[in-house]
Amino acid sequence: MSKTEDLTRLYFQMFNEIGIISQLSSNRLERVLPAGMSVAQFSLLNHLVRLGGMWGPSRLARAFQVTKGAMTNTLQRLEAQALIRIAPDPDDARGKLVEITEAGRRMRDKCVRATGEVMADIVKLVPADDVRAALPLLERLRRTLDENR
Amino acid sequence: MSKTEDLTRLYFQMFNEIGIISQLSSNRLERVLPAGMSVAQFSLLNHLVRLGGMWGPSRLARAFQVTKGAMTNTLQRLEAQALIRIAPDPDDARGKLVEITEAGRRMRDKCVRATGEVMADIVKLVPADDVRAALPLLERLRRTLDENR
DNA sequence: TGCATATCGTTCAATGTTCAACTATATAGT
DNA sequence: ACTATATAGTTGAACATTGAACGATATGCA
Repeated sequence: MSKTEDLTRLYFQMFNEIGIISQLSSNRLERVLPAGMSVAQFSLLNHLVRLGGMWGPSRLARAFQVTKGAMTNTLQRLEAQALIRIAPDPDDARGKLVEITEAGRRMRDKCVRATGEVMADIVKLVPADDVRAALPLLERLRRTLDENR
Repeated sequence: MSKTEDLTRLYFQMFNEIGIISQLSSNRLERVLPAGMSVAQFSLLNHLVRLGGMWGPSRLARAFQVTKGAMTNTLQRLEAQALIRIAPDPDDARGKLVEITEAGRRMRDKCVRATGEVMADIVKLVPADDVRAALPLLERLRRTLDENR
């Protein structure tokens, strides 16, 4: 067995673990989230609260590394629940601007509390130092994949 | 800001990176795979070649951490392309047994070659030592999530 | 000014996933 | 032997995602 094959297998295994973790974790979180809230929707509300201000759908799509189509979908679901407000961009007739509403803030807080308990469980079982140690690799991997898209 | 909040944020960030990597990587691989082959299908063929023997759909679903419904779907697509053969389990009238075909082996080899090039790119940009270092955490995380499902 | 090209956001078909319901068969306990 | 419960596999609805096509508007350049 060649060295390249070994390496390929190693990376495959990593991607495999990552894929499974991704599914299990969003699944797990989704189950404790208030009805009708997905992880994607929660993340978006969180983003708006933490970074503040108005964001165009395109910019949000880039920030979350999803297609514009996916973002349109998420935004429509959030707007339907009155958790965000979408207004035309006064400086660009093509664009729109997204803003969180008061109800959105309340919903976001509710989600933070709900997921907090799940997270606390995981924190107990997976050492924080390991997470801190692995984060740089993950970021690098994400950036690498993104740049060579 | 409390310590718990910091920790929660740290883990959230990790899950976020993992989610994005998962999407970008399967996306990237899917694009070089032969038409009609998904990463899930390729992984299944790979599994059958590497571990050999006959596997029931249920067992496969558990091995890949996916619901039985998802596995049914994957198997049907592979069988439609004659890459696997599905026979009733002689020892259990409820069960079935899955086996790879010759065409399946050829397709698997083709996929290995196709994805090998993409992998080689990534190997160049992401240090193997980092991957080796992070794997134990990923495995632990996966097991933790799986056990507390 | 006018034209070529890029970007904004939406829509639609295809795919893959979960969950829950369902049928059929196995297994364990009484 | 019966019955209750568990397991195998399929199905269908609901959802999120991609990719491609589209109309509308911006931008850069001759």
